[in-house]
Amino acid sequence: MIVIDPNSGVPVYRQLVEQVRFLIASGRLAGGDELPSTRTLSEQLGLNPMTVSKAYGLLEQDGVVQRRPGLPIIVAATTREAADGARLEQLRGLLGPAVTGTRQLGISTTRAVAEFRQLLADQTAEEEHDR
Amino acid sequence: MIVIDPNSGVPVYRQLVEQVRFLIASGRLAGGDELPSTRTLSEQLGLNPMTVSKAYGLLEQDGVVQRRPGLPIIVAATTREAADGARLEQLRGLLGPAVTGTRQLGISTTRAVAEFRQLLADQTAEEEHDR
DNA sequence: AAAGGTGTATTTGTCAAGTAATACACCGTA
DNA sequence: TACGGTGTATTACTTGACAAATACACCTTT
Repeated sequence: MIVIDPNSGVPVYRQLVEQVRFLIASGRLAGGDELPSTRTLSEQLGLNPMTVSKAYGLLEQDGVVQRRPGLPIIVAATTREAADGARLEQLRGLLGPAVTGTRQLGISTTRAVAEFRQLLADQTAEEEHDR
Repeated sequence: MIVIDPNSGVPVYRQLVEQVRFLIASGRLAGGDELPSTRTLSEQLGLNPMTVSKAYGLLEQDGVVQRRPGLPIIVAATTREAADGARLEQLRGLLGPAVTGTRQLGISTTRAVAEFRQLLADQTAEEEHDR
């Protein structure tokens, strides 16, 4: 379910964060579901439990996950409306550089939008391919 | 013309590469123009000449710049098509984070694209307003 | 040839990121 | 309370990236 590439240059704990985030966003993990225990997952991937714990910690900071002392970590229950606003805000933040860049590079809105759509499509295709 | 933030987390030499590349892509530096000398620029920014040289080296590997022993470095001559390609490449780089973010946040392609278009429109409006 | 400019190969030092080891605290259930 | 499960605070180690120091080679002009 989770796959790590230790030679990708991307730190392991970051890969974990990304993948869990994606599992949640795509609905494969729902609110209330337990994440794999740090020991289970670390053993399965040949890592140290602390590495997994670090990743889980970051996920908690983002509020996508909930920690309870002594108990498994669960996916945070997400009230749709509240979360939607925050997510759009995050997306706007990520789009900021692209927006100013588009202008400074003298690229037309149509062209830029087309490019964005294309990139999104490409990535979706990759994900399909993984299954 | 070039601004460095030593506390941004992004290594200085990388900031240099990005900014020069952008200056070229946006046409503020044209083919044949000389880059600021390593000593001049490094002094101006409070860096070591080698740091600047490292950045220039990467730019040469990408073919956007030309080195000649003992002489200033110049911007490589480029065809219109190549320049267009480079600009799109820049844009793709800026869009990268937004693309992965869209997926991890579970936002639909349509929604993300709409948001992007909106932001672009907003900015255009601001520019009008500035005049 | 000398001077003052260009860039850089090589070496060195520093420092933070990433990961792992260790040991501990909490929880639920028998 | 004892056990086997959960997560983690703290510490330590390793490694690579980054940046600077040093010294050198090349070019043009005088």
